[in-house]
Amino acid sequence: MDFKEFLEKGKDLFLPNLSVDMVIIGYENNELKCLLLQIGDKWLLPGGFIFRTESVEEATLRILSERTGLVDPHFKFLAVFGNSNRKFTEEWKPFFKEQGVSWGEDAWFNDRFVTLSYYSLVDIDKTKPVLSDMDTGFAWFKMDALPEMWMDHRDIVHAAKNRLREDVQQEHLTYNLLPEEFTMPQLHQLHQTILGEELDRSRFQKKMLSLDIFERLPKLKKDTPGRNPYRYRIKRA
Amino acid sequence: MDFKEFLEKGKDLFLPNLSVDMVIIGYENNELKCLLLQIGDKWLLPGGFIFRTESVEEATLRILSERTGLVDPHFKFLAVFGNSNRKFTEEWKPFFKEQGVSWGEDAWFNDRFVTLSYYSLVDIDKTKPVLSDMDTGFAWFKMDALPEMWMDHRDIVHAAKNRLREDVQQEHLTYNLLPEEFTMPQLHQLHQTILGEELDRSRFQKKMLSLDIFERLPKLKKDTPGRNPYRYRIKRA
DNA sequence: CTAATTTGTGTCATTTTGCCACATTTAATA
DNA sequence: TATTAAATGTGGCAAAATGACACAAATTAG
Repeated sequence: MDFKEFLEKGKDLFLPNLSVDMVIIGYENNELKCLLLQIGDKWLLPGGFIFRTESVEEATLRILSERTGLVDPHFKFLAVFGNSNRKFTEEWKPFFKEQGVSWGEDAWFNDRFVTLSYYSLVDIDKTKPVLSDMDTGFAWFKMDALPEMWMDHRDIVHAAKNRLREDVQQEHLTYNLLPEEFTMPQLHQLHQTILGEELDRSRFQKKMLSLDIFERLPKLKKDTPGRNPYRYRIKRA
Repeated sequence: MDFKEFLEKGKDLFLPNLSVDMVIIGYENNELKCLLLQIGDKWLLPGGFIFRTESVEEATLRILSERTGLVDPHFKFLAVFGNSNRKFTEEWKPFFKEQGVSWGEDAWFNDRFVTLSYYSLVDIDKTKPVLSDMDTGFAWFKMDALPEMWMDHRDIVHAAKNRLREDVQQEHLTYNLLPEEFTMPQLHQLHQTILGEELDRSRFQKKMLSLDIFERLPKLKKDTPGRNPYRYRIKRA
């Protein structure tokens, strides 16, 4: 579906005034990053709309899969962003006019939008971002160093960052950010990055292993000094 | 706004395909109860729609206040319910036809609705439920003994019950269910009811008091045997 | 072969938790 | 009025979890 078709048929195909935005989070070089798309000189979250024929959850999974190429990605509801003046296109009009695309005041997506935001933890190396023909580029940005973003998308990313910090203490979901096989020092460093504080290595390791959700594999062969760590992966059922 | 006006003007006033449903929870006779409204022979959650001019949060607060008469009620986001076949009115048509009200296939609220659910903890004694002219009655139902409910509203109540059980361990919000002044034994019993398990009285009391969020008031005069408990209330800032 | 580095695991003091005891206060009862 | 039963506040202690650190093992660099 190209942009023209999108403009014309969207009104009938999608639920109006409702969007889905994804904070797709990855981990690289000891830093949390999120996937952003470029439109004009600003960036925005990957997102989309809900077909009238699909559930919100199906839409979320579809949007996420379309954008990342992942088959069964992790995702979790984040929050509703529903300010009364929440509209994209006022801000976008100048940019699209340059591209020769325009639409009327009464276009379906020229209206206010309530967005349902989700966050998703992914393995960056397994993620192959796909551009739509609206965006001119994508990039993984450090979540601590975000570019100029459209609308309230920066707030959404911050909400995701804070939420991840809370969730990581309750749920075991951080392995989604790592390759299938990983080491305890890696997991340790990841948790420290998320929480922004030092965690005692010894106790972290004991606690993780006591959860009994990881299975130990043969040691990893490293080429740096120091003892080789065991590899682990999530136990299969 | 009566029902006829609601049918006619709703399309222009409200965001389409989007509703808000409230699980309003109270505590009475050592049991959790929630406020339900009656339409026909089934019950449903108090809810409403979002004016195009107001934020989602404003709508939630408005709907909650309108229905309960409370000025600054507690509320917290629960979940999105967004099944693709989520429509009320197919089920309601037979009932409203009896009442002499009818509407066309293309009426704005004959469509699919995504609902944003919230839960709210209230003091039943301070709550004065207000009926709209759609519902024929209201009642507080034990959350463990719900009546037949419209659509997926029973699922929403169950989600709220489960969520409250999680939240109570993290946040301090249960005082919203009690009068302004309460005793530790009352709070203790409330937590046991929410969690569905026994909590050691001694440790519960120590833990609560160590939070340093309650201030102790003179003892309560009881007319039952046993020592009189101290009264407490939330410390003011 | 030695030094430096990384990882796995052990130890132990401190804190938190779970469980029970006991003293105090109050209405009911004899 | 004295006794009993019940409810409440608080203390104590063993067990478990936590935090901080120590040390041995494994590995590369020199």
